[in-house]
Amino acid sequence: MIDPDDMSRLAQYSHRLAVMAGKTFIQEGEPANDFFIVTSGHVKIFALMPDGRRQITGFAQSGDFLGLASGATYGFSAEALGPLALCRFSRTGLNILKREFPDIEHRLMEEASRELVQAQKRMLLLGRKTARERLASFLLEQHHRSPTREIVINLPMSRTGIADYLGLTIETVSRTLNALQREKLIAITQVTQITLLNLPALETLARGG
Amino acid sequence: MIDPDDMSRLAQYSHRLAVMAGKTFIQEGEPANDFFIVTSGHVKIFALMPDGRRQITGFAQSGDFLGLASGATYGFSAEALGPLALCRFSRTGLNILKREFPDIEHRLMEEASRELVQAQKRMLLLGRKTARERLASFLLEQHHRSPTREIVINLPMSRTGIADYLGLTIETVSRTLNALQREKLIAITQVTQITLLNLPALETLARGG
DNA sequence: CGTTCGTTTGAGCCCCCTCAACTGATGTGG
DNA sequence: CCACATCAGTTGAGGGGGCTCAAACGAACG
Repeated sequence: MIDPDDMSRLAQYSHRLAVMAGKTFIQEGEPANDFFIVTSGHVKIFALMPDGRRQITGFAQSGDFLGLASGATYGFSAEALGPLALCRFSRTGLNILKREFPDIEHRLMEEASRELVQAQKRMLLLGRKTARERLASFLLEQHHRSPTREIVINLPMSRTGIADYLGLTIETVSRTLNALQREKLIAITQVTQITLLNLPALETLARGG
Repeated sequence: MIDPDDMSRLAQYSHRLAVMAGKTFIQEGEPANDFFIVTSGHVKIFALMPDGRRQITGFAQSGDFLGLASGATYGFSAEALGPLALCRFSRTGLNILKREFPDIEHRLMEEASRELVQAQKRMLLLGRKTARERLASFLLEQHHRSPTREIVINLPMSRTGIADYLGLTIETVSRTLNALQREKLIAITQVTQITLLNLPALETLARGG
């Protein structure tokens, strides 16, 4: 995570880059020559299998780094969720960055740490939780992400997005959400808007008992 | 990853700690006051659900950091797989470490990056792969980890361990391994020793087509 | 009004889980 | 040396949760 103040100073060491909504600007398997810092917009990070199975591994937003965790080739793909602005750095340019921002390594470390904690929680979710538990966890995650802690959630993605994020199919996502509604745990006010009616129940469900 | 040379120098800034095999020395949810560096032995990192469902999220060995990625409380548990030696640091002691090892942040970053790549691959595995694909991926992972690239693999864990690592049950692990043997992709020479008979087929299976 | 695309709903099936019994290796005491 | 207990692994039978395939629905848009 980079301060907004620093972002303008960053510009002189990088190429600024605008990406259209929906464009996949990092392709898994391609040579990882560059890395990026998101300056505005949201990014979907995912992995694909040859037959089209998709797993979303996370999201990135303004201030986040992208592509540093790669080896010789990118280990994931990244797609702009909306209009996107990026700073692109050559891999070797990282040293310049380090000179100019002495604490950059510290910040990188903090971001990586946070992501690693997230990743562990998601491995538990993907490996061991039922569909109901996954959806409950997902809804609470959205809830906690919200600045106002409002119990009305505006889903940031389609059913396909949720399914690929939770390791389910769109049908199961739809059915499970409706089941949770029947049980009065949530109310689906619009397709992309859900009200949490019973937070305690959702929390016990999310943690699995 | 810390150089063996440096490990002795580390000692004066930390408390040395010996842990018995099988002991859980980090408990999820407890206050994360300390962090650790493994100096010898192997560690299993996992998360638990109230009803006992377990997901192993990774392993750590000599030179690896442990517990840095936590917030106020540990987000995971850690168990010694065999006799284990650790250096324990107070959370605040990290600053001393940084002074003494100026490039420690860089090393930490590299380790975190590698783990993050691993984590993404495992999310794809846990979210989208079938049992056959998971086992094939697992066997190839063991194969690549081996220094000699020998096609004979000595499994480093029991069926329970494999199951908790791959998000399956022990029965499915057993059945699937035997199915792979019937199809001549592997040979189960002993319970904990497997020979890879058809690497190309295992690789296409692991990547899912 | 018709098309398109995302979502919902239904029916059926399959993969994996659950529960249970069996096998085999290891160890222990008589 | 053998009877017995224990525990990891295997094998079998059955059930269920989530997937697949298909059709209906509904909102956005020309």
